[in-house]
Amino acid sequence: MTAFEPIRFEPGYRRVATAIAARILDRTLREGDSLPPETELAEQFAVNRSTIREALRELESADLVTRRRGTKRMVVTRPAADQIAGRVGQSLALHDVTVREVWQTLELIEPPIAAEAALHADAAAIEQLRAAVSRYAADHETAQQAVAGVADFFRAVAAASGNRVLPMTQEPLLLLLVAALEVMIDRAPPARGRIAVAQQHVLAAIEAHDAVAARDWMGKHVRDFRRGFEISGIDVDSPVPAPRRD
Amino acid sequence: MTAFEPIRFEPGYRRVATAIAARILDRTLREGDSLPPETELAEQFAVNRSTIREALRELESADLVTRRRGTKRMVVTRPAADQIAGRVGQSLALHDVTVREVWQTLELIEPPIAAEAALHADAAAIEQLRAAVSRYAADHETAQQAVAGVADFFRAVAAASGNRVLPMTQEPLLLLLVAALEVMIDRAPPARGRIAVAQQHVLAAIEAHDAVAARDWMGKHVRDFRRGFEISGIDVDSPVPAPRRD
DNA sequence: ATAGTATAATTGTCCGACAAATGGACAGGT
DNA sequence: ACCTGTCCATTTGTCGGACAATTATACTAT
Repeated sequence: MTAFEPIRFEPGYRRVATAIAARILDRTLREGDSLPPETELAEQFAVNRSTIREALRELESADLVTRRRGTKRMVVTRPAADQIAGRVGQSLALHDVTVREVWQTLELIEPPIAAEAALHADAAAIEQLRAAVSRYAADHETAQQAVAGVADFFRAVAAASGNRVLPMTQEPLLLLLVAALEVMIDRAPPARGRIAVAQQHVLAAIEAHDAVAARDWMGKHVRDFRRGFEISGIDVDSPVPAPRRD
Repeated sequence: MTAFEPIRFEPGYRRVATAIAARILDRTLREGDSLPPETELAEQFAVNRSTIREALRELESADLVTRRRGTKRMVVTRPAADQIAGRVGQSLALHDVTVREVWQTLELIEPPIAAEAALHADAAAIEQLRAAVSRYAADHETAQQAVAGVADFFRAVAAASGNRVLPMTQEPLLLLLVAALEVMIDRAPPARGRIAVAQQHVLAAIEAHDAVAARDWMGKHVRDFRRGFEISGIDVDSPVPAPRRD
């Protein structure tokens, strides 16, 4: 005989939250629309304002609604890449993902991304990329600056591919890379220079729309990180640090 | 002169939430630990229980705490891949990412993942993979079954790589692929058969630890999806449907 | 020990209340 | 016209208390 399904009781705040979320996902509520005041929502759903507020906290945490800086009304938003990426990074870190797993993944996905960027980069994207490269070249004194520059370079490359899924896919990895690099970069002195060189080669390849060269140089670039970790004496099988909280 | 930073007022419920989240992220609170009752938390933080509850809703929505089925206490959890992937998929869909962007991304990352799997798959992983392949071969009558089988195959391949970052990276893509495939698969009759064949070739390559063949066949496999979309007459530049809500 | 029962603890939800901040209307000064 | 200051109705953030329903726990009888 078939066992019975456990009957599940959904608390009110959750049902309210999913009801509102559904309206956002099916575009009945569109980005920028502001939600009705809490008292009004409470009337419409026929629940207490406290219940509405708990539901709103859920939606807020999912970045489906946001309170604009110092304003009162809740506004419908589309969760941005970086918001969500933080969650993914958190999750990976809590699962004790290792440094090795992070750079292995980068070794796998970054070269094809660079190749794609070489094929599809338009003038504006190349301009952005150039800016990122020269920003790194100019400012990489502190570990934080250097690491942020590295991440921004990867972001610019992915953006140059013209495919909006790629930046979002790689973003969690970048957060973890940043967390790991901040520990490593000061212990591997030659790293900063090698990074600048590799960035310039990748940039040149993309400017020339040379997919093969872009893939190759990006490959070298990410393999350099592996080397950096090895040189710096960090145990690559230790878990990555959790990305800084927002 | 430098403009002033907007002074930001963090409401109490948010500060409580981040305080608890910090304890989870730094492992002071570990997975499986149960949180103190709400009244006790209210005392400790010296705020009202309502405030605590709003904070808990935030954490619950971030999957950092969960209340187990039919139980009362809140338990600390590590957010699982699939929970978070739903968010990422949601976000991408809300940003009107197109079908084309999804399969382009799959074309980029799946072949290297397959190659990696061929290099690192152990016996257990191969067994899982075999099971996934034969499950698809046995059950692909309804569109839902077929599509679920496709996604599970990709999951098994990524799992076989032994790198826990890869499954999580591809999961959001799979959710979107599933949402898009459910529309397409019934309009492209030969698709189901071609999928089975490609799966078997990828499986064979991984069993033989032949990275090159694995990459090649996985490449063919994902390019088949592109063809399927083109044949089915779906506009590949139309936005992907939002993944089904949980 | 097992099953059954009484009791305490805890959650989900409601009600009512109030200070503080915001948005908007309106008036006054330049 | 533009900037400033003032007043007022809204709305949020937070509090306190309350209660039914459910779960955990101690206790009892078999």
